[in-house]
Amino acid sequence: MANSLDTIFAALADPTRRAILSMLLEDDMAVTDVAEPFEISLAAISKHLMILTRAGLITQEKRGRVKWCKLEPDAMKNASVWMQGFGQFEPVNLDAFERFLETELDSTPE
Amino acid sequence: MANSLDTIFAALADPTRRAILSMLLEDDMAVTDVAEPFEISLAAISKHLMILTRAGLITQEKRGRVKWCKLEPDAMKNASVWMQGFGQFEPVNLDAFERFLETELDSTPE
DNA sequence: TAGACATTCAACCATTTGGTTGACGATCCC
DNA sequence: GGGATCGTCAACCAAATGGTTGAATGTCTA
Repeated sequence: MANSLDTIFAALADPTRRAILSMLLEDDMAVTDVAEPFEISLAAISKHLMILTRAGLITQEKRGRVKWCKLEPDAMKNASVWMQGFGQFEPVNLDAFERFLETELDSTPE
Repeated sequence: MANSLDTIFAALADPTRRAILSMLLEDDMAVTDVAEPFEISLAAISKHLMILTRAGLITQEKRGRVKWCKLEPDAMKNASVWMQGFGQFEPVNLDAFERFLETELDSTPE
């Protein structure tokens, strides 16, 4: 099953894959462009993208010789809801929301 | 680093460990009692508990010969907040965010 | 004090993971 | 057509993961 918590959480456990998701937050990207900022091989990136695809976190569409990667944030919903079941996270937490703001500013530059 | 997204998400990627967390949602438990519903060895459960502990998702306190496991749901906060950065999907935290803004404007630390 | 109980340690094993390299099938464009 | 570009495949490798068993450590209790 594509959206199982197993595959979602496993996909999110790798920092390279999380970085890829953050990049895709800005815009759809070709595989080569996704790979550009990383120091690992294109084949390794291709594998990461396959894992993200199997988890449902992205979709890939081939147009010509270029394969475009598109974020599918709804795939995180199940995992997010599962986690919500544990908190009751203290209603106001400065640390958490500061980090929230940081990542927001990181991922949406003007 | 205890509360890194790496260790949190990796810990959550295993169904046995997620089941353990759900059990601890009800009450603190001894290691033996945690292991009871599973078919794997006690040593395997002990390893899972160590992984959950290193991720900060539980704490363990030894009283006599019994080691009690306690859920620490706040450890999921970082991960939850990170995921919130991708959606739009949970209205819950938006409310919390608004409350956060209110209290922050009220008390203006620094 | 002896035994039972609670838990971890240590060694081991099979499988998965994240990476590499080189070859390959498409596709674009001159 | 032919060369450059895009991306995956296949084979391989080292390290991590999730499990096992048996011995060891600590603690309670009869």
